[in-house]
This record gives sequence, C-alpha cells and structure tokens, in this order.
Amino acid sequence: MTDDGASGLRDKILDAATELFGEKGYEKASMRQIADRIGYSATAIYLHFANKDDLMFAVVDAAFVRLEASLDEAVVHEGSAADRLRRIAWAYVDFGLKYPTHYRLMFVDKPEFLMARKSEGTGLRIQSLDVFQSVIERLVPAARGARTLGQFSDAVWASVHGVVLLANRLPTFDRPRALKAADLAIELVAAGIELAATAED
Amino acid sequence: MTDDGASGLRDKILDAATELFGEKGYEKASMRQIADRIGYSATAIYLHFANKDDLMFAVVDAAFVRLEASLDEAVVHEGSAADRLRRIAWAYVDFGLKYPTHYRLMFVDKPEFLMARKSEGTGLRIQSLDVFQSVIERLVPAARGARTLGQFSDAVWASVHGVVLLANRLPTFDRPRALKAADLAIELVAAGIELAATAED
Amino acid sequence: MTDDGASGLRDKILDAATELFGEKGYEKASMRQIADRIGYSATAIYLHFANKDDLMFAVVDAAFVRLEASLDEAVVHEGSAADRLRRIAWAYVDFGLKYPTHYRLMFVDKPEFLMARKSEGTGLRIQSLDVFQSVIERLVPAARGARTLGQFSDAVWASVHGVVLLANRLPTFDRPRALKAADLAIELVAAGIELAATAED
Amino acid sequence: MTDDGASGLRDKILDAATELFGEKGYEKASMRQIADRIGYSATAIYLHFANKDDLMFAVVDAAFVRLEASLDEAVVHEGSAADRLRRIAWAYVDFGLKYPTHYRLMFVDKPEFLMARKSEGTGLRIQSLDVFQSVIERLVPAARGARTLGQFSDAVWASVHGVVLLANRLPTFDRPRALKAADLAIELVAAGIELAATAED
DNA sequence: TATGAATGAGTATTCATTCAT
DNA sequence: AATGAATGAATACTCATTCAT
Repeated sequence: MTDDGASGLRDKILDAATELFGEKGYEKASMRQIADRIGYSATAIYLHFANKDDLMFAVVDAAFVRLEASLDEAVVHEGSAADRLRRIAWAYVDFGLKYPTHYRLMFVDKPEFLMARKSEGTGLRIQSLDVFQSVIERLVPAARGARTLGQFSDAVWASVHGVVLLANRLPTFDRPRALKAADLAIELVAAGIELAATAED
Repeated sequence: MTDDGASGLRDKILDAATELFGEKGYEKASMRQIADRIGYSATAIYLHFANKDDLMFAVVDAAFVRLEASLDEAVVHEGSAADRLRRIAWAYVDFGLKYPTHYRLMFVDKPEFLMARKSEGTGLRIQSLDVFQSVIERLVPAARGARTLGQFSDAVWASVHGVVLLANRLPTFDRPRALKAADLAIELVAAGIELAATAED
Repeated sequence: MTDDGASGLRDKILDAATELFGEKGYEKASMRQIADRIGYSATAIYLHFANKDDLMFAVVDAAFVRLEASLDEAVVHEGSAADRLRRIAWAYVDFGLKYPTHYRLMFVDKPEFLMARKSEGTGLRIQSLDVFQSVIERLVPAARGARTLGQFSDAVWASVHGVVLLANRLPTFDRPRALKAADLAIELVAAGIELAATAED
Repeated sequence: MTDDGASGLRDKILDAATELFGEKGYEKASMRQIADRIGYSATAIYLHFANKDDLMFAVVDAAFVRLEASLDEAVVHEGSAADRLRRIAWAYVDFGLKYPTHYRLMFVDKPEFLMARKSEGTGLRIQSLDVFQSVIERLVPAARGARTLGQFSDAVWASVHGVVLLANRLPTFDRPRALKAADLAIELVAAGIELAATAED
C-alpha cells in the first residue's frame, strides 16, 4: 500500500538531483548521472521536468518552501522582542546547517532563482526573507538615527548567511564552531537592536 | 632587463582566465575562449599551466596574494584597538567588493583551494585569514567569559563574508546597501569586543 | 449511422500529419507534435497507423486519390483535342499549386511511394499519371517521326512538374509568375502537338 | 608528392557529406556518419566547418560554382541565336543529370541557399541563373505581345528543372527517357522563341 | 479506443587535452 | 615558445516506438 506510483519517480528525481547538484554543482551534474543514480533512463527525467533548469528550479523551490515554513514558524512564537529576533535567526541558521546542499543551491549556485516568481502572479522567492525585516520592524518601530531597519536586517542576514556558507564549504569550520560563531553574531545584533530601541526614549 | 617574453604570456593568460572565470564561472569558461581572448592558441596555455585546474589554482593563488597584502597593510596601521579591527574588516570587504570574481573563485567555486599549501613546505592558503584572529588577540588579550577569541574573529569573518557574497550574487544587494550592511555589522562586533575588553577590568 | 468514432480520429490524424509534414518536412515533424495538434496522445496514432512511414504513406495516398480525381475530371471534358491537353495540364498545375505540401510529399520527399501499389493486386500509384499519355494518344494517334507519344507526355509532365516545384520552393517564384510560366510551357507543347498531328496528314 | 595535407581533409569531408546528404537527405545524414565514412572523428569536421549548415552550404556552393562554370561556358559558344539557347539549356540538363545529388541539394533540400550570398557583398547564388534570361534577351530583344522575356526563361527553366528532378527521383525515368524529354521540351521552347522573334518583323 | 510511463538510440555540438612539428 | 590537427568523452535533449493498463 505504499504509494509509489505516479509522482513517486518525480520525488526520486528531485532527491537524486539535489544530491548530485550538491556534490558537483549545477554545471557538472548531468542529467544522465542523475538518472543513473535512481536506475532510470535519462529520458525519464524529461517526463517530469521540462529541462535541466526546470529541474534545478524545482529543487530550489522545494527548499524554499521548507525554509519559508521554518521562518514562519519561528515568527509566530511568543516571547520578548529580542527573543523573537533570536528565534528567527536561529531558524535560518538551523536550516542552512541541516540542508547545506539545498542552501548552497538556493543562494550560491543559482541565485537568479531568488528573483523568480513562485508561480504566476505570486511574489518573488526572495520575499520569503522579508521576515527578517518585518520582525525587526516590530522591535524597532522606525529608523533610528542613521540606522535604518533594512540595515539591521541586512546585517543579521549577512551574518547568518556567512556562517552557513563558511560551514558549508570549509571543512575546518565545523558544526560546533559554526554554532558558536552564529551565537555571537546573533547576540551582537540583538544587543545592537535593543540599544537602538532603548535610545529612542 | 625587459623581461616580457616568457612570463609575459603567463600573466596575460592569468588575466584572461580571471576575467572569463569571473564572467562565466569555472565550468563554462573554456580553455579556447581564454586563449582566444589573448590571441593565442589554446595549446599555448599548456606551456604555462598543466591543465585547467592548475590554471584556476594560479588565478586563485594570485588573488590570495592580493588579499593577504591588503590585510597585512591594514594590520600595521596605527590607531586605537577598535580602529584596527575596523580597518582590517574593511580591507576584507573592500577586496571582496573590488574583486568579486576572484572572491567567488576563492571562497565559493573552489573552496578546496583554501586548504591547499601556498607552495611546498609552507602554510595553508587559509592561514592568511588568521590575521583576523591575531588582531583581535591583541585587542582582547584572552578569552573573556564564554567568548573565545576565535568566536569573535569567526563572527566578524562570517559577517563580512556574508556581505560580500550577497553583494556578489544578488542584483538587489547593490554596493551602497552592501556598504551600509558591512558598516553596521562591523560596528556591532567592534562594540562587542570593546565591551568584552572592558568587562575584563 | 453516425460513424464518427473510429475513423474520425484517423482522419484527424491524417489532416494534422499533412499539415505538419508540410510545415516542417517529414523528418522534423514528430509524432508527438502531430498528436498534440489534435489533442490526442502520441500513442493514439499507433492505433491507426503502424508507424511514421505508414502514416506518411497514407497521407501521400490520400493526396494521390485527389490528384487522380482531378485529372480524371479534366480528361472527360468536351472540347478540341488541344483543349483537352490544356485542361489536363492545368488540372495538374492547379493541384500542385493548391496542395504544395501534398505535392512535395508525393514527388519529392518520398518519391519511392510513387512506385508503391495502391493496394494488393492493383496498379502502381504512378500509373495515375498515364493519363497524360493516354490523352495525348488520342490527340496524336501514333508516333510521329522521331517523336514518340511518351516523349510528348514526358515533356508536358516535366514542364508542369518543374513549374510546381519552383513555385513550391522558391519564394521569388510566386503564384502569378508560376501561372505565366505554366501557361507558356503548356501552350508551347500544345502547339508542338498540333503541329505533329497536322504533319501526319 | 601528392598534396594531401592541410585542405585534403576538407575535400574529403565535402565529398562524404555530398554523398550522405544525397543518400539520406540533409536531416537524416549525421555528422558522425559523415565522419565515419572517411575514417575521422566527428570533431574533425568542426575544424573545417562551423556546423552542419555551414557544411551543407559549402557542398551546395561548390556545386553552384560548377553549374555556373558550365553555363558560362555554354553562353560564350558561337552559333545561331537558337543554338545558343539550346546549348545553355543542355548544359543545365547535363549538369543536373551528371550531378543528381548536388542538384537535389541545391534546388530541393536546401533551396533557401539559393537566396544566400556567395560571400560578403557579392550577388545571390540564384543570380547564376540569370543566364537563361540574358541569353533569351539577345534572342528576343524585347517583350513580344503578352509574352515577356522572363516568361520564356521561366518556361525553359521549369522544363529542364522538371526533367532533371524526374530523372533524379524516379527509377523509371531513366537517362535515355530524360534526354528525349529534355530534347523535345527544349526544341519546343526554341521554336516558340524563334516564332516570337520572327513575328516581330 | 486510448493513455501514461518508459526507453534506447540518436542528434549536433563542445571541451580539455595530446602530439608531431 | 607556440601551433594546427585531431580525438574521445561528454552534454542536453529529442524521437519513434513499446507495453501494461
């Protein structure tokens, strides 16, 4: 009774593609290799995806859905303002460390997909990341001094992005080290924001 | 003393390769294209480099020499402790924004080169980045509380790395935005370090 | 009696195939494209035709039936002997210009079909064209001097064939030009035949 | 001392390509088959021709040079006006029968090449055929009645074109038959032109 | 009657690399 | 030091066709 029928293959392809794109990069991973890995003919892939780019987009898209879900979940949690910023930043880092391959595909190998629409008439993929800004907005109701909200959210984003990518590509940058770096970076930003918020009064 | 013969071509190749690797990425840039750009036959490249990977390594290596020089220069500057941290972080960002191509090659496309030796018997390429840590070391003479020196230097590094890469790959993350993000991130870390340094007394 | 089920699809396929073979040529027209055009699966075609070649044959065959009908109709018309030659030649040209696609399939793309049997035990497709000869036969009862009947009929045939194909493939050889060329060619042959017929007395 | 060096391969390729394009048509003839036939790798072809189209164009172009030469030679011959028309028409037929493959490639498989330039700044390939018209022009100095010069030259052209193609594709239309058909067609046109020329006085 | 899933063989083309000169 | 000729292996993708349903 295990439903492995119609779309079963599609998922297998997606998984194999994710693996191979991750191992060798978009260019060097070939359709044939992907097909071989799951024991199908290369042609079979074209029954489910229009072409290599389309396949890659599907991989990235699935990853985005996951990331979005993680961030959304983090956002709704209760707690102090600073806490919520911490939560969302950590959700981001967790995702990046848990799915290093997906992360790299999304933000490094095919960053142009970030500017793609999810589907007709919907927003851009990259808008998922507006959570950063919208959370901070609630923490620091308006631009403070020379610092804008966007600047703060960019700073957090850049920090966690950097941590994830270093961990992703540098063998020496292992998990504990990444966690510690992320912890500090996040705390510093949180502190900075709290300071800015306080300064307002 | 007009030594333009032998190694003249080598440099031309390096330049053309850097350009093309940057424009199209490592995979899509072809030996012939590189050769064409400087008006030589593809075969000529093999007189100076063993193969495409070797050429790539040379390109990355040259970039590292530049980065190292920039960081070293920043380190020796006079000024307050916090100032020196700022300087070195900015030197890193400047390099990343000025040579996006090289930067990507070094840290993204072929990160395994980071772990390669500069040459027989010498240190690893990546040790160039110890400069972060050694500078901070002089600022904060020892581990403070739960925070280690490495943690601080990792946090700065991750931040600037993140900024550079976002600027490098995201059209919407333009130069002014990158500079502002870098500014905030650096200041936050600087503040954090100063705080830690003070707490010690 | 509404027999639209079974053979309805067969006809749809034939029409779509004729169109596509005409638009893109036999090689470049694909079974899937043909099927798509009528909203059926590619597999459906195989329920009615053994393979692509068979489908092509059916298309050509249908065209031949049309041509045969046109010629037969032209033959039975009343009028002077020369008139009847003109009529039949014009019927041929008209067909070629009206169905350029079919014409090319029949005489250019797959001329081997000309030598195929219409069906078991019947004559060859190409015998449809004997009509030229049989008409001339009635005009010029026997070989005249060095000229044989076949020679005359071949000359007409070649002329109209040439006109049709030039019009078919050369953009600059447009319809008016084709009609004028056909007109002259036909008149010259008609004159030649009349001369031969007269010389006999 | 047989010069088989540099361009030797180019010619071999051209020959093999002509053969294969002729045997199977442009679409079905593959680069690999062509290469196989001369014992080289497919890649070798690309050292001499940019792509398949370019190769085909070269084949057709070489044929055109031959045809042009034949026609030019026929044109300069001495003799009566009618004789010269006969000569040129026969030169055309001879070419078509001697190089059936080339002929088909030129006028049937890739007729679009007829509209291509020989090279930068020169005339169109198809202008080679203006000889027909220019010869007739000298025979019949101006338009006669409803008949224009172009009409006459089109009629000859269509006739010989038709003869050549029928001979080319129909097994039953063998050489003697083709020659006889051509003879009659040419004589009829010659007669027609002489008549028109005489009528003028 | 009609289909969806699947494939093996094929396509033009590109590439890094070698080798004789 | 530099090249032109040449290649084997690879690439994404298409196609006619089959088969179980």
